[in-house]
Amino acid sequence: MMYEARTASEQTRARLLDAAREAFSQHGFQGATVREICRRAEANVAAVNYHFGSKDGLLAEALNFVPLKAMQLTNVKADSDPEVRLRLFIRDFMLMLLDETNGSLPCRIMARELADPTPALDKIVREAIAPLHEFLGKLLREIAGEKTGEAELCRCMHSILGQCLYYRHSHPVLQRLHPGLRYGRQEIETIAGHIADFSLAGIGRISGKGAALREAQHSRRPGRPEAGKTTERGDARRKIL
Amino acid sequence: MMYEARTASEQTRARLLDAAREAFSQHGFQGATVREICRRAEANVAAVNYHFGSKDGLLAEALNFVPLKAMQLTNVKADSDPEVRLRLFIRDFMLMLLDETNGSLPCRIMARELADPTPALDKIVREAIAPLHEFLGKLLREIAGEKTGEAELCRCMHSILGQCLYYRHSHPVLQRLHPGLRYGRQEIETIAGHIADFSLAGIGRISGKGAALREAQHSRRPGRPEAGKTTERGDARRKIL
DNA sequence: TTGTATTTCAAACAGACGTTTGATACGCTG
DNA sequence: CAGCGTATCAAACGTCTGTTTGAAATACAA
Repeated sequence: MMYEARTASEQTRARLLDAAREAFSQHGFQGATVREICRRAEANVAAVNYHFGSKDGLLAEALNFVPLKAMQLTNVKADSDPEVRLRLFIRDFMLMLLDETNGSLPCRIMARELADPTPALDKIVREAIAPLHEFLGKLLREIAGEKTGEAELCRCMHSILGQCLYYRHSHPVLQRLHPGLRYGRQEIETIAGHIADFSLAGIGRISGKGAALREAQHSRRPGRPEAGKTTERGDARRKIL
Repeated sequence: MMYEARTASEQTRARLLDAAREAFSQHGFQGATVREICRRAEANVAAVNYHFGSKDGLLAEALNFVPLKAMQLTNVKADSDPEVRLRLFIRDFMLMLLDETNGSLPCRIMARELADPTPALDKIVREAIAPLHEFLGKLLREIAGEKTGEAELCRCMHSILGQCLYYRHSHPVLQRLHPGLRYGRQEIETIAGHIADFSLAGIGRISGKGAALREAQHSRRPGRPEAGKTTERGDARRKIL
């Protein structure tokens, strides 16, 4: 895949890794069986344990986040306008998650394994998610400005990642609700554009008039004695009850 | 749970259902074992098959979306302002997904099973997700107005649901990134408030100047011959390359 | 070619899984 | 109390899982 495997052993390794990425991204770590992976790789059942020690070891080696990091590097150098770079990031990330032709299987495995911990989750967090959060955090800081609180910025990050991951995560359900749904290049770009528009508006409100708005809301009920430590908001219901 | 079980058999059934909801929401359908459920319910291993026919049957009966529907009903009657009702919806939905004290286990099971199809996914889609989409669709239509396209409105819905589900879905990862994270009542209300603010701003941009903005952008490159059928946007990169 | 190390293979292993069985204990009606 | 249907139980069933084994095949150096 990445380079020509010269010896027969290296070819077997490569075939196993490809088959494993395919199977893990489709059925999850638990759902994918060693036997099916070996069948797809045209290798013996014992091959996984011979080459990778165990199923866990196979997963660990199948995870390759180089494309994800490369995407972040090219993004930094792409444009000086942080809003444009956010649009690019969302677009590239969605292509990795959804595009059938050049989708990054490790990213899909990552998306699958977010929910239920796998022996490899620590590696995923360390090598993929933590750097991704750092990258996206800096980018959002440029857009939102220095006055926005760290917690609010973090929640904006979650809003963006949540929107992106939703389309991969809920794909089986969306397919049942809208039969005939398929993610072509065109649809993915449309979705990415929507998420970017939606999120830039959201960041604008949170970073712009956010603090002022909240202040005004609080002062409408001036007798409030600062109940919790981190009140911030969350009193939408009380306002109308 | 819902009413006092009178006979011993009904008590066993109720204990099995409670234990199943707990186990399924924690480990997923595949991950939860019949043996562990029966151990938690202090029942024999054969009890599941005696009372529910199979593990699948147990899942089907464990799913109970009455609280979810009740939430939608009370929401409709709560206020006339659709923006306030969206705030309430997000708040109540997040409490169902995250609050330890009165969280709705069936909703968490639903969130878990979105990704990989289960024998019960059809029931989940029919009884929970489809009605939820219909409810939220109508609510967003009130907010966005009649001029917003159906596809754009649908994407707004996905943006909101994606943000909400992210916190449940990615909880294991977020916990590793931010040790000591816990979702108390206060934090959940803060998060729900953020998602509401963020989303209302997003809807405002999409429904308001969305069409006009897009029109202006297209007319900047007037020689474009309407390439695809549903172009809409997705040309963020081409703009700068 | 011979010898040695590496790689593949069919077969079997031990354990966990959902499910079934037949006997036993229980609760109720007559 | 006797009788009967229901509910529970320990034990086993068959299947699937990841993994191990020892022999066979292959590749490569002397």
